[in-house]
Amino acid sequence: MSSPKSATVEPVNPDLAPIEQQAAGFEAVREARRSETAEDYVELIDDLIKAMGEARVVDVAARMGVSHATVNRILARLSKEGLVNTQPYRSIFLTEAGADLAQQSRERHRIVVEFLCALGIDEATAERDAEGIEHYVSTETIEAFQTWTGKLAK
Amino acid sequence: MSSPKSATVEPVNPDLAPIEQQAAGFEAVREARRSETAEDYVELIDDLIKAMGEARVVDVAARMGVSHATVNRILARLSKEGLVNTQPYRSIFLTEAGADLAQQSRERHRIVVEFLCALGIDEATAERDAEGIEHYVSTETIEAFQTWTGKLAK
DNA sequence: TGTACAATGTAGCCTAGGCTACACATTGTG
DNA sequence: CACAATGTGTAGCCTAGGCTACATTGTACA
Ligand SMILES: [Mn+2]
Ligand SMILES: [Mn+2]
Ligand SMILES: [Mn+2]
Ligand SMILES: [Mn+2]
Repeated sequence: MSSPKSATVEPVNPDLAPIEQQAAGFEAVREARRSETAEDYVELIDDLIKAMGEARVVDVAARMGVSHATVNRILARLSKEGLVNTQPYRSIFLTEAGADLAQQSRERHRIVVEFLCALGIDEATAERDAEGIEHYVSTETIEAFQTWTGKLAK
Repeated sequence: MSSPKSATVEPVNPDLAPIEQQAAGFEAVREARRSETAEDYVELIDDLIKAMGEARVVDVAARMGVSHATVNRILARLSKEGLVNTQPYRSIFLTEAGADLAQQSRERHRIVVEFLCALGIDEATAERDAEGIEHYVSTETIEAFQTWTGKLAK
């Protein structure tokens, strides 16, 4: 702005994280965001199959709160990625990889919800927050959540 | 799939959340995702101004781990939304709204990091996880985090 | 058995946020 | 003062994930 611009090299400053470390952090978040949709879809599809015997586009759309056109588009991607199998006008199936991902996702989801509840959050709020948080917790943090859920319950 | 498709009406099933509630939950997550970029950018811009006297496109790009073209594109949006002021070839300024959002974001970020650390997570991991989690915690949960950080410290 | 209606598929549009390549401005230095 | 290096702007491309509108298929029931 006003004063002459300093060389690019490095801060003259205090208290900022190392550049590469901060960039890696944001990159990790973007990476997690990339898997978010896939995780939520396979988890929901698995839930529907378990509860209703089959997963239909129209039900996935209603529960995700999006149009069926959006669901179709996302299913095409998941299919390309080997997570679901679809045939025209048939209901949706999970591949083995898809079923595995669904199980892991459900497990992580459960751990986050139970932890938040153990903290005293009401269940509806815990459920809502978990739906976002679940995709951004590292393995270490998930394990800490599990541990603390036990301790806090006492 | 195999058996005749049942009427749309409603499950014949157990243990699934109410449709509208689940859809509202996913919608809330999508809503949070919309503000994520804005929050991270104004927070970073504010940090840079505080630490280095000014926020330059090239430094934002390096710390976000993206190209400067991406930063310019996002700044155009933030400007349209009244969070930043930019003039060609000048460094970036926050509007009052932008500065307010930055402060709130930094505060939430701090609370999440401190909570995770109190749980025993190492600081680098806490910092990484917080960068994602911070955008998906409700007010209730943030307050619970604050409360528990005190208690766990003891 | 026809046919209306529900479900599915698809085309075309939009925004956000990535990228590279290239053009232009600013600035520090020889 | 010129000019190379650095920083900034922008065009054009891409993918993801939203939408509506319309076409097609499958199913239920009159
Ligand atoms: Mn989720
Ligand atoms: Mn989930
Ligand atoms: Mn963040
Ligand atoms: Mn942050």
